[in-house]
Amino acid sequence: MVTSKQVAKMAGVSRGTVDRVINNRGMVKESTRQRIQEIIRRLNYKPSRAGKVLVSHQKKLKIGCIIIKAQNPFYDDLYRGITLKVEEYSSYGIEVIVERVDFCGESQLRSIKTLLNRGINALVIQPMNDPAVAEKLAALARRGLPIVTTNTDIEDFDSLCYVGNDFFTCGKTAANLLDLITGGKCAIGVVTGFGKARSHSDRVAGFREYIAGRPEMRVLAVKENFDDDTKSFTVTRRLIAAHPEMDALFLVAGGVRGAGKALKSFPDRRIRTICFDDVPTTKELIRDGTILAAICQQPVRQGSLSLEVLFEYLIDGKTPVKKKLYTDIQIKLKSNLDL
Amino acid sequence: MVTSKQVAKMAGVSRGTVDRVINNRGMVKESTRQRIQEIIRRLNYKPSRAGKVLVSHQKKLKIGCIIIKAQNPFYDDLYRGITLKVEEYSSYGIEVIVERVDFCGESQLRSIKTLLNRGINALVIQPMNDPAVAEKLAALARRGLPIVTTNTDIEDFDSLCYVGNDFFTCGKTAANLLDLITGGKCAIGVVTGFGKARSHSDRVAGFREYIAGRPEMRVLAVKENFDDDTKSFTVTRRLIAAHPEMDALFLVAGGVRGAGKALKSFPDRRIRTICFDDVPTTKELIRDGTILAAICQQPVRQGSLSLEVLFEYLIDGKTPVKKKLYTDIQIKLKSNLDL
DNA sequence: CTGAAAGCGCTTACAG
DNA sequence: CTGAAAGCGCTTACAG
Repeated sequence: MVTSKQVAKMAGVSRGTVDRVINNRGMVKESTRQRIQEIIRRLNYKPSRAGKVLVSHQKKLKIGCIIIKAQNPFYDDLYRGITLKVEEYSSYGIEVIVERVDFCGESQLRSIKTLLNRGINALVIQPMNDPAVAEKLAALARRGLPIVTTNTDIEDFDSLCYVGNDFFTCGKTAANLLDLITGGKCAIGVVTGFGKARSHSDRVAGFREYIAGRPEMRVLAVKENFDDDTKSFTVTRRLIAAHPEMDALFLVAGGVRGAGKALKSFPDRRIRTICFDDVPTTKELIRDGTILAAICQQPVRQGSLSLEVLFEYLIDGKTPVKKKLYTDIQIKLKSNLDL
Repeated sequence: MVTSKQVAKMAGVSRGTVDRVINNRGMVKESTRQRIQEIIRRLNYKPSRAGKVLVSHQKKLKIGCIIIKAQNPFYDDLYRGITLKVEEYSSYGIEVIVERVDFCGESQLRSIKTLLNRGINALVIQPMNDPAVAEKLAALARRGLPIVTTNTDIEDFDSLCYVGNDFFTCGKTAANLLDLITGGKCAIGVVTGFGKARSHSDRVAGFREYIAGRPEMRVLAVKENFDDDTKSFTVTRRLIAAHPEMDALFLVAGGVRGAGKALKSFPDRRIRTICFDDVPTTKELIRDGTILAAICQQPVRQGSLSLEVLFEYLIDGKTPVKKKLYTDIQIKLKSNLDL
């Protein structure tokens, strides 16, 4: 392996000077800079990650994470993805501080303040769709804090990148799957979470775009359940009762358990149902055949990947290859549910 | 962060002695060993990865990889997963040497010899199902060389672990998907690669197990195409012609392109087809509707994960949590094909 | 059985 | 504009 020592020796300078050139710190005479550059190129010298990491110990780097804590166990998977990396990074001398917050903008603002007080050098956040939060993040980004949005995006500030699903494509995939299952012919009830939550509405939009090309797939109605199982039960029951011709159900967001209960209360109807995210209660409904498939977004991977991006940035100064790092859209059936 | 220096100071010994205790090198008086252990426990001391990695530079660690090179571009994905890690590991001072070999046991034996001569400290291999290879690997494992089998397994020697799919479950998932697509009613033609290749026969077995519970799903015939597109075309054509009632096709292994061509030569038949692995030619067939879905095994991830396992082992001495690290079974439709 | 020193590859002050 | 030294946390000889 080529080291900076060798480069220095070949160039007849000290390692300090090589370091200045590599990291563009300036303070090097142009001619020696060029000479060193040329040697680096010729030897294909790449600084050792291990050396850098070790030095970074002196900076006591800290990464803050703000993850929603709510009824939905989906968030626990995201959290788990983060904790999976905590130990690894601690062995690299990087502290990861995780704050789990309620589903509200103020909690997030409070957590941001707490983390800043603890001196974080980077932030992972699953941001609420709240102007105050967006504004705060924008201000921090301007101050140079690297921020990764995870699972849900806020577009109006300059984050390092977004790690999560492409919700529009998720919706298309749901429609594609339903197309295959129903032979392209079905009357669909749609139960979404919040009509104005971007992630939910994008899924519905993607779904609609796909079926626009399928004349025999039609949407009977779109109802909101506010991600709540009790409401979901009522809404879904009413939807099924109101449309005797309904033979497919698309569950866009949370409240799957409630919808499942509603489905079971119509044992004589054959309603082919698909939903999102394989939380435990959903898995149960897939196992017992109430739901045929769940479309999943790798929440664990989202958590881990968000930290990986910041690690690269803090240690190597590398910016992610894309502004949107989309995780896979996975289709889970009874047979590939437990892996 | 707690360091070995602090532990040493608290115990009133040198870092050398702490090191001996941590790594169970012996040569420490029992009483001081216990004292140090206790302090480690109390402080929850975990050795820094960065420090270890830096020291490992002195050993000039090398990992050898043997990956099949063949007509099938699937193998290129596996290769890519490995090359993705090559640069990262080189920045940690670990050299990764990749040998791409023909589809035959002798080539593999030759590559093993080459890699041993270069002094590898660990091996990733996509092993041929060949007794001579199995024997050689067993001998190396006994000599203490950590070996990871990837993509295909050989069970009769003690590898560190296997990284790849669970082929039986893959087959079940294929049947599950076909069940959904056909409403549980279909006459299926099966075209496999090699009847005696374990990965292929396991998929067929899993498929059969699933449909055993589905009286209206029946297998008309199982034919081999030897992973060859030309043969695949002929075999599939003959299969379709011979069974006018056949309305579903399960492609178990390679030769998908040939089978696709055969399907297109019967434009009046509606044969719902699923297959494995989203190689470029298969993607084309999914886009044009000839094939409805591909079941995929994350080949890129298999390559990367194999190296990760060995990295952990070489640096931290950690053995993988399981003997079989199964990658996800992903179902790809037209809509989630490109991500 | 134990310790002191050197070194892995890098960056960070500091001195000039 | 440049260099020499110290240090990040660990392990490896070597000396005793």
